[in-house]
Amino acid sequence: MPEGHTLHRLALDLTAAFAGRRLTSTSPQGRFLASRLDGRRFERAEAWGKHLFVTVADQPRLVHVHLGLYGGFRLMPGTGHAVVGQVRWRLTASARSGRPVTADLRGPNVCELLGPGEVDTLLARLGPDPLRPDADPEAAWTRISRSRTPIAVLLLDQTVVSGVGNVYRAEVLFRHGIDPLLPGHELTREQWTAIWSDLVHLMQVGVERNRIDTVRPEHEPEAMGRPARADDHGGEVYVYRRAGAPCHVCGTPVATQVVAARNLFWCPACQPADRVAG
DNA sequence: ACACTATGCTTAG
DNA sequence: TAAGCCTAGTGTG
Repeated sequence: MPEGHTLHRLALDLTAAFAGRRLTSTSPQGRFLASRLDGRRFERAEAWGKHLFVTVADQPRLVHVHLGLYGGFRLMPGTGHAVVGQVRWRLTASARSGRPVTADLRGPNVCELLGPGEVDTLLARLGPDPLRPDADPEAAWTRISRSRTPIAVLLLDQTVVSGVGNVYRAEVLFRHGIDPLLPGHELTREQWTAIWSDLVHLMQVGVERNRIDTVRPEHEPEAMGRPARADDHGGEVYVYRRAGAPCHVCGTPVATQVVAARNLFWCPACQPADRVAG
């Protein structure tokens, strides 16, 4: 599940559930030094791209979480739940401070304590995040406009843009009719501006709904005479993981190709490779 | 039961 | 370019 919208939503949910409350912090699996946070007060959770940071009172270091490909946080009402599977970090707040709640972290790529300086170093490497109001898309344009790398690859490079994953990149390129293999420097500034503002919009919708929905109203199943059923990614998309299936707009089979070790999906008719640049 | 896949990223070679 | 991380869901037998 984890593209940037997942982490921002998680930051909101964790903050809503735990802010200001005294924690119990454990690592049932034993691979995180959770005891350093035990008994302290949760301050807030914040997301930058696909990274999540948790700050705790009287602990100058921050918890840095990266979910990787299959990590996930699960929030559950109540405490004292049986531990199921490998729980890296379990956070609870008791009825003494509000609703009893438990958060279990499983399968993360990273769950570690970082000093503020280390956090700054990490953040300095991230490109602008469409979900952060202070993000500067111009920084990304500087990189893109000078690069011969395909735009589809640049969109997944977290030092160019942060928070975009395989679903959003496929979907945003479809929505703008852009060939995913187009070299960055052949993209026009207008195209980049449109992509950026659409990412801001799509990812905000993603945070609100906690899933990825990218299909415009006029292409929704009701409008197109096809079954109204969300796919197994939770939302409704144009091309992601729809290889061979008919394009929702023109009916052409969706194409797929492994590019830079990631599956890429696009509609060869709606996103033609023979477009004249500029 | 086992095999395979995945919305990510790092490190080694 | 490939392996590793090591969860969870799906498909196959």
